Amino acid sequence: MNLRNQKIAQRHDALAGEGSSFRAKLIRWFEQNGKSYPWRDTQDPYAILVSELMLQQTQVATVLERGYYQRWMKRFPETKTLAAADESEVLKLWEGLGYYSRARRLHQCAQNIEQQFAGSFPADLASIRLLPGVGPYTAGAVASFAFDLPAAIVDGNVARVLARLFDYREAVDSTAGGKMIWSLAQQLMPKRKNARSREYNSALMELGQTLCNRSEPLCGDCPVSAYCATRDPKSLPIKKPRQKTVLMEEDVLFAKNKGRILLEKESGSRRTGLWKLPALHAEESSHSPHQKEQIVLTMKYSITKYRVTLYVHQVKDTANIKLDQHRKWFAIAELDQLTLGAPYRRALEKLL
DNA sequence: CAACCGTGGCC
DNA sequence: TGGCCAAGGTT
Repeated sequence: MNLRNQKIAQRHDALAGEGSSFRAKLIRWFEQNGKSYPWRDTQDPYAILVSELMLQQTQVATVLERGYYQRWMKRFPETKTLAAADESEVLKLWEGLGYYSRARRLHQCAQNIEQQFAGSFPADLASIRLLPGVGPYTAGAVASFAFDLPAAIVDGNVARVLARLFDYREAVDSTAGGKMIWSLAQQLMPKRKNARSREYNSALMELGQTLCNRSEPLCGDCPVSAYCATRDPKSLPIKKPRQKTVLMEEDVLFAKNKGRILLEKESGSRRTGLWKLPALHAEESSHSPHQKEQIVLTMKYSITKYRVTLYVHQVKDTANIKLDQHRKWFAIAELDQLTLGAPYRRALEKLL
């Protein structure tokens, strides 16, 4: 163990040792300052699972203020109703949230629970972890929030808090760094009974979300600042450099005929199962070469590492359009029922 | 294991 | 404006 890790081990002992008031102070602060969320006011493991899947790489405000969680729980209040639903309806309720595989995996979770677990939600960490779309973080979150099991969790917030607390100055998102942070989280997690892991984990995340935030840490108000090793919180956590953005162009069709619109079903790895404006194929563009007046809409959007300029081409002669398995005409009134990727939904709203 | 998967908000 | 990133997981 090198010198830096020795320091971390010593600090860990101070925080995790018997009689340490670190956890007690954190929990007390949370009791007085923790926010109330629908998924915090319940111990229903399904309700908590739904929130965790929705919140993966997605901000609380998006899930809550735009009504995704409320609509979902109203339509699918339990695993049984979700398991029985059509995927089209599942995707529709997810429309606009992004990372659509989450919705399909949540759907599979419900089906697995109904079938393999005979309708009763798995109640131990290893079984929860078997569910599709449930990784180390989500499994720990469900285990501790729903079942009050002493399972550690590390999300972006916790990683930031722990990196600062231990002044951990290596990338937290590398393999080695992740192991280190998870190890710290697990050692800090009290294992005894009545350890209040539910409140403890909530408190750790809440701290990272509020006082120990990324841009403007409020150390003066922090309940555990006395335990914190770093003198430069803004510089932590260290992360690997991001992939740089790639510019690209996308050409799609706006074909409107007799009050109907042509759409195409996504079949690649991206937005699978959702509808989009049909891609302009090379052979179609050779028949009708790019002309400025054909482009009726230009807009930009970002997806993963790409910054896309979307050109929407008006189709003047819809008779020349090639139809295949993935393309289909829809009445304009039907469009609301379909699930479209956000940029195409936006484009259609501008064009119709 | 590095790359991939969406979207909207913020500065 | 554009880069950064948020309650990660899968391949």
